[in-house]
Amino acid sequence: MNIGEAAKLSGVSAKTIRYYESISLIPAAGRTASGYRAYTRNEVETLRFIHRSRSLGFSVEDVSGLLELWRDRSRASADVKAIALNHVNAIERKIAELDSIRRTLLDLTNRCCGNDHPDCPILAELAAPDQ
Amino acid sequence: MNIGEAAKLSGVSAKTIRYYESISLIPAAGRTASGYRAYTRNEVETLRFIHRSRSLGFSVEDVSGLLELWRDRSRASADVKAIALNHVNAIERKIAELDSIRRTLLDLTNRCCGNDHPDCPILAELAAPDQ
DNA sequence: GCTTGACCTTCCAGTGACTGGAAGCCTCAT
DNA sequence: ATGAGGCTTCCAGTCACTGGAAGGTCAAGC
Repeated sequence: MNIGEAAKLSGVSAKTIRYYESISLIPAAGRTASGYRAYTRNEVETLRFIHRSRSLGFSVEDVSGLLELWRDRSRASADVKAIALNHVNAIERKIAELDSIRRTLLDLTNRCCGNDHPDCPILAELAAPDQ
Repeated sequence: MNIGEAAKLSGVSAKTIRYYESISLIPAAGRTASGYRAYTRNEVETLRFIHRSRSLGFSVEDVSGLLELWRDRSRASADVKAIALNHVNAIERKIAELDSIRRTLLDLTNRCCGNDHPDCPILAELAAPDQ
């Protein structure tokens, strides 16, 4: 099938499929006589695997590792779990950081009356020298 | 003062200060006879304002707007509050997204025994066609 | 047989917000 | 005078795409 159908079936855009090929995340696809890329159902499955992995926030490098393990029938599930737990860890750190920012901002916005007067604790705090 | 000291006092690296100048987030600094950038305490305060805003996750574009309001003595605090609340909103959406991913991943990792056997529900789920 | 429109190709550039590094000038203390 | 460290500009790289230009291909309809 052509790249457009592979894109539709896998959820990865044609543009992005070509990009994945260019960075060797996937091997170069076969070509028709006229030079169009041709995809098999198998390759579409790989693309879908990539799509799901990316949508769970794995980096392309992580995905590369996951793909390798996926294809390796003699893998140890511990290796997969390690990648996933590492990622969970990074996500939890990110959430904590965002939540801290959120609390700070909510505190500031609550103290700002938000009318047509210029007095604003938000700007005051942003301008404050480190105390 | 030179850019190095301005960097130290503001928390913004010299490299980044030059970058901010190049994108016109800040006006071009004055120069000494030999071509070094020269900063006043006022400019360092602006840099600190920027640094604090960025560390609260505001985009450079947001910061540009905040700087304008900061300098505008006749601003309405409502305008500042709007930018901040918008940002809180974006953060909350991001947190929700990350938390959903986190829950999915934890579910998967809990189901993966993580030993030297190849069976792995994580890979199985990533490979699963949409059900 | 020709046109039209949808598809495909490659290649280059841009995104955001920096960061690294090379090559070369300036300043100051010894 | 020399050496260390700071400053300058400019180019390239990061991450994961995305947009767009210029041109080739394919299938359907007239």
